[in-house]
Amino acid sequence: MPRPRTFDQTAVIDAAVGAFWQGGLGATSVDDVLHATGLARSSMYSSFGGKNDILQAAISRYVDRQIVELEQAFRGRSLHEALESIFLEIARHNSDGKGCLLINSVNELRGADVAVIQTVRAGFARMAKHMAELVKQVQPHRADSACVAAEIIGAIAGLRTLQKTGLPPALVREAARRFARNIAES
Amino acid sequence: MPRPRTFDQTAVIDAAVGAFWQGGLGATSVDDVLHATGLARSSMYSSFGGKNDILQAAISRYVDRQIVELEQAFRGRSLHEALESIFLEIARHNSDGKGCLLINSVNELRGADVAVIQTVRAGFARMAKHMAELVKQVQPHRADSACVAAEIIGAIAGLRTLQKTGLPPALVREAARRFARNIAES
DNA sequence: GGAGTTTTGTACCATCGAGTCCAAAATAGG
DNA sequence: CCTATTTTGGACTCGATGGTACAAAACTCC
Repeated sequence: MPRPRTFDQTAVIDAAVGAFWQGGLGATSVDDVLHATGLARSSMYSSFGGKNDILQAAISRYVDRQIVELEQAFRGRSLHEALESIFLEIARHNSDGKGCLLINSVNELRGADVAVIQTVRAGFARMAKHMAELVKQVQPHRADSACVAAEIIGAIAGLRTLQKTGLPPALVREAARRFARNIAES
Repeated sequence: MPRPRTFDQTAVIDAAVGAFWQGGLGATSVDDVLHATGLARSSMYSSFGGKNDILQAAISRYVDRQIVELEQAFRGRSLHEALESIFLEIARHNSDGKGCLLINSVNELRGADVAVIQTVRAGFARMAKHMAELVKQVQPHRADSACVAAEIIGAIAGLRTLQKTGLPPALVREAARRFARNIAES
């Protein structure tokens, strides 16, 4: 008897990812998300809850997608090739300025809702776990894959920040190349 | 004839640095800054201008102080020693969660005032220039000191982000050690 | 001590953001 | 076709925030 929902849940979350990715956690208002998703205020609040809830859904979904991309970057490549591919890809997009939603989020966590903080941290934990597995898979002899994974994530975060500093793109690109070489060779 | 200012300009800016550092660029309200500095609304607006103006003053002042600390960290040390000192110092403070004001700021720049963006970027340019000079001073044979400087700043930014991810502190510390070793040896 | 100028405290305004409420619309089953 | 149930749209509340206005206080110079 109930009137069915007229929108696609995952499509809405994907649109929300776009909105938060573009505008940032704090600066993106519920109205912005509403406009991006196309649904009405009431539908949003009745289907998801408050802003924090859709934010968490968006972050989780982003991490899912990101992990898929991560595994693709490692497929059939050496560690050095994979890292150089990932790092240079980051260094290339220097104009869009969106960066990585997860990294942007962790840098805007101060004073945020506890549940949101936990969602973001859980996202990083998942990323680190998958990264460590991929490292171990590509270089089975390593006993310190977890440390290398942390180092890689740190390098990615560093490059994404470097990207926003306005330093010459050539410098950022060279830093990316060095990070890839240093980590793979260490 | 004019009534003189009863507050110390630089002390006020230092207090503002503390407020923005603690609370973040966007989340810190003018009232927060007022409370931290102790002066009244009118004094703030008549002496500095709007929120963006005091924000810029705070960022510039923070960079000044940070550059002094940077030079201290390099004094009488090898590159590897200096980097390990800086990186491990960052990795140690994992509970305060304040990070670095400049890096926090660059991650909150989306949609910000153009003048603020320029101030932040100018801060990074100054940091990069000083870092390159220090590298060149410690390892005169290097021709690529600017690249190494960018790499170091990237590593610092990465570590500061890593710090906020909730990953195990031991992992962050190990990543710091690796960054120092990799960069110094490359 | 007085006058003129500047600071300072407070009240105020306009705007915007999150979240709520309620009536109208839409749909499945009888 | 009618009813029960749910979604949908929009109006609304309430608080916070950046910024302004203005009168009272404070200080220097004459």
